[in-house]
Amino acid sequence: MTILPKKFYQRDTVIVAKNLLGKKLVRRVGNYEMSGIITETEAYRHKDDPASHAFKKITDRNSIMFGEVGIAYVYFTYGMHYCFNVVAKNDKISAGAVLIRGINPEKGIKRMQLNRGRNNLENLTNGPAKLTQALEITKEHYGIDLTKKSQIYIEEGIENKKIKKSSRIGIKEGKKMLWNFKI
DNA sequence: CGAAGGATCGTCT
DNA sequence: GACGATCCTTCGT
Repeated sequence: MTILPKKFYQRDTVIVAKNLLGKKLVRRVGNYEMSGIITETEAYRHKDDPASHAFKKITDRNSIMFGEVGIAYVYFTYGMHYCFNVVAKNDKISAGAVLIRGINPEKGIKRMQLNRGRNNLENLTNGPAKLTQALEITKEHYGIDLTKKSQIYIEEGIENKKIKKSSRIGIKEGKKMLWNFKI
């Protein structure tokens, strides 16, 4: 399997969000490997996107969205959850990231069930905070390079089927933009 | 089934 | 000092 190169992420954030569907997210803990097919994503951009963390200005937390593409942006929310994003943008904007909202578990399901404390396959990784919990992704992974074969990376997956677009979840502004994508 | 509320803390104002 | 790119349980119909 080929790992997606930097070039993949050097495009319009919305395009990258769409193209990440069907790709395979791999998480290695020591020798143990967990993986799944990405089924839902959301694009967050910059000045044109009031729902984005990067909309107002650069801060300690969001600064990574202004940097190199293909890097993980992990943030903590609601006092108990982590969300996993990939920095992606073209030259026209200076910040952008794609939120990974759901995957279809393939390898390492047993460990994911253990991490989540439930066995129901449906509810294992079908939400942004659920998949970080299942894959043991935390703040420690803030800033790691997803184009290198390390703890977390993304590689080629399956053919894209039909993509459904809709409004992004849980935001107040920018609802008109249909930047939520799923298979 | 759906609606409501609790958990819980880093980040920005 | 307020609140969130959420999830899960509980309660009511």
